[in-house]
Amino acid sequence: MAGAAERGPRERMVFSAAQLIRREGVGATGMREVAARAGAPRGSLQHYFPGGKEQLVNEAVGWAGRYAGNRVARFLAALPEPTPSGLFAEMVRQWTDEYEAEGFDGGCPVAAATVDRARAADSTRQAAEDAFARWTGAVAAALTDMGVPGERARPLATLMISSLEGALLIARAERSVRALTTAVRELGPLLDAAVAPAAPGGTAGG
Amino acid sequence: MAGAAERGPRERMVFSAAQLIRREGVGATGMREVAARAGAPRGSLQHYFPGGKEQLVNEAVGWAGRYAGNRVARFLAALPEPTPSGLFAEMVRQWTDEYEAEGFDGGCPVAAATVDRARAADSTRQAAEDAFARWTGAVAAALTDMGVPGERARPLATLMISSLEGALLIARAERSVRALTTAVRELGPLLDAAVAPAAPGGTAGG
DNA sequence: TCAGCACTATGACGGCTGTCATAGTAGCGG
DNA sequence: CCGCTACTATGACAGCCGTCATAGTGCTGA
Repeated sequence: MAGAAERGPRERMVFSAAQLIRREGVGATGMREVAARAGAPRGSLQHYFPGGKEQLVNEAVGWAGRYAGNRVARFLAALPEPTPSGLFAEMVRQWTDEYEAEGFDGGCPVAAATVDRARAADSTRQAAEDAFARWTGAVAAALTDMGVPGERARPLATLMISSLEGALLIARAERSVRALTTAVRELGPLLDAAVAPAAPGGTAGG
Repeated sequence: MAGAAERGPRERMVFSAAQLIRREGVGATGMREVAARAGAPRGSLQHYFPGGKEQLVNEAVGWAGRYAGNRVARFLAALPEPTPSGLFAEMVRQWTDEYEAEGFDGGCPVAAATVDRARAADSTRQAAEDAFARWTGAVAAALTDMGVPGERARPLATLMISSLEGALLIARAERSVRALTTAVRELGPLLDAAVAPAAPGGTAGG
């Protein structure tokens, strides 16, 4: 997750909150440190986020959801010939690149918020739901553009994101990208098989 | 995750720690509450867990890994005719049953420990790695017993667990079992296709 | 009876948390 | 100069945290 040249201090705080959350979890992320890392004064916290930590966390999660959704479109544009497996490989590669370059410290902030706050703060749970929905929607739209039938697009997008999120957990625990590359390799053919209605042979039913 | 009649107070504390962690996350789980929910005296904490919270969390994660591994064998025995998709469906059903009966408060304690402590406490990260390894090993062994070629068993087991873990996150965020049932439906055929070396036709390339 | 051990009981400590209260500064229109 | 608004700056607060120190209980064995 890049983004060094954020606009105002408010945006920088949301961004640094997301960064901290995905590394340390929500509970271990302190407001004071969020402000410090953003180069923002501590007093601005209560000014920009009168709803307190809950609001800050929710906005960080929303930011992550928007970021993930936007990345999908960019991946699509970068692919020479767009295929579902190619898109998935790009989504995963973003993570393997980070892990190999910077180590396995970071995870997905939406996952962290879900694990830490889904039960305690319903507004945060809702923010996570929205983030997943936006992300899934972007992936499903991309699949549809590639020729995946409309009814299959959303389930497959959900499967892609599920597998990615789970593989991220395992990768962090193992300090290895194995689970991530495994997901790409095993899921790729399944994804591409959903494209063609005019393929030679084709899968029965439907 | 059942287990009401635990033996001693020590085991009860480990169990209640796992329960609390999977609901609230590691950070929001307090030692005092762990003891209280276990019906154990607070003073026993420093007696049984001189390594402090870190040790308690690690043992809770280890317990969860053993539990998940053991469940696999029991699922296998319960299936009339064992198939990979049947095993996966059973693994997922354990969660959908819980969610429909008790709500979406709980997640996987190994996932929670990874998100909250993978960076801060390496011994906990290691415990999570071991838990995933044990779980994956059990699933891979089951797949092998079903006729899945040895080289494919572990990748597929990893994919199953990745998808399950990710779908759990989405399910909690959405308060819906949709992502879980989607994973079963979409992944099932892929898993079963890995069984037969003597299937009619078969997939090319290999 | 006394030691020795496993376990329990309780109070205190320092540290960090999120939040609030209060005051201060900068820029702007008039 | 004023007032007004946006933002900053600190200090204090109560609360919870994990941990430690210390003492107490009850059983075992000699």
